[in-house]
Amino acid sequence: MAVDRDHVLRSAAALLTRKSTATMDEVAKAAGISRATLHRQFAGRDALVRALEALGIAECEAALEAARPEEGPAGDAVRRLVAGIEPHAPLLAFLYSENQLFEGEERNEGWTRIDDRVAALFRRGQASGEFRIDLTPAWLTEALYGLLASAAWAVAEGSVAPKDFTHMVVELLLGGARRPDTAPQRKEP
Amino acid sequence: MAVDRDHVLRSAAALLTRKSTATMDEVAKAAGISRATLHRQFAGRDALVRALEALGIAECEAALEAARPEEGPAGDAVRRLVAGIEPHAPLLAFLYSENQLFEGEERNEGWTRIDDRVAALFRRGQASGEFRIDLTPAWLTEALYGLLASAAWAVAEGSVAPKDFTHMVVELLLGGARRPDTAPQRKEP
DNA sequence: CCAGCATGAGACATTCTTGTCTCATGTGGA
DNA sequence: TCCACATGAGACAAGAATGTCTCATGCTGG
Repeated sequence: MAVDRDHVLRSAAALLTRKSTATMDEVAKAAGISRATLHRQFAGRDALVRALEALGIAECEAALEAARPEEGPAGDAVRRLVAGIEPHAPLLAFLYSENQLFEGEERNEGWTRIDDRVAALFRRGQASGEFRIDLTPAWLTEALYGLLASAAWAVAEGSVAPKDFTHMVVELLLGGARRPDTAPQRKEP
Repeated sequence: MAVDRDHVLRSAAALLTRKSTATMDEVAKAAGISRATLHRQFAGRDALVRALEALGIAECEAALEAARPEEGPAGDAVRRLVAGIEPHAPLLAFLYSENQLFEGEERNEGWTRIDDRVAALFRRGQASGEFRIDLTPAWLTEALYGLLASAAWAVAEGSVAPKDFTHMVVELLLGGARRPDTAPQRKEP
């Protein structure tokens, strides 16, 4: 009977998100299998991380697909995208920090595809006049990833309630901390 | 002649920011000293990271002090704070990702002090009506760290120009991506 | 000038992780 | 029932990083 590869990947993601230096043995135990079996499935730690990366890319692309980024107001599309990514945010947070280790090596082209589509969404919002143009699409894309990772970590820490995840990320990303349309209450002397 | 401890720390910070898994030998070479001397200064890798953490805390507190967070509009104080932290953002980014390794262990209380002061700044902005109140101070604080780390990484990658660092972080954090389509907001010259 | 001291270089043991192998087991399908 | 195959358990060696030690060297202050 073949090992449930998907279950192994998700266990590994959950563990590595909490402890990025976990041993292959710890990963195996977390998945409820032996180190030997884990090694039969994934040739090594590197292969495991690559598989997790592929999983993260697939989930991001699925969320991107489901969010219909070309449809309706860009702001609404961003909200749909964040809401769709939310369940996978912990894995994304792990991959985001792990990305720094890919310094010299080639970056998986899947990320480039995702980057391009997300940046295109922000660019569309700028073209339609919905988003400001002094923040570059590349930066908005990067900031989205950073906020997703921060929020995932904050939820894991308990400083943000899980149900507030999407609201916190979307509202900060789109609206910012400054109070919007209310009358300016400046108390100038 | 005693080794320039500050120089060693800064070299280590620069290297570890790029390659967080760098060996003690690599750290020593980057600082231009031998592994033996490095080990005489810092009892081990752990001690080195702790020293870097202390350095980051000191720099954050200095920036916090210089930003005068109790003075003037909260938005301006946030801008001063980000501008002051900018030079240390790479080190902060490294410590931010390294923080995840402190899972079980006690967290340096310096971070708590900084968190409290930053959160107090956001809370002050909320109390004065300058900031919206549906985003909690804890989340705004966390998001600030995340954006600083993202921006530092984006600058290192080359996708954001160094001179845009403060503007990108502050404008996204305070104003968000959405275009302020209401009244034209006043900007002091 | 000379003694002391910090440094650089390197050897060494230890520990940890990994990759590989073997073997017993037990379970499902022919 | 019986066989094939996947699994679990564990042994084993290789490699890497670390911590510790020794020794020679070169500089500096007395």
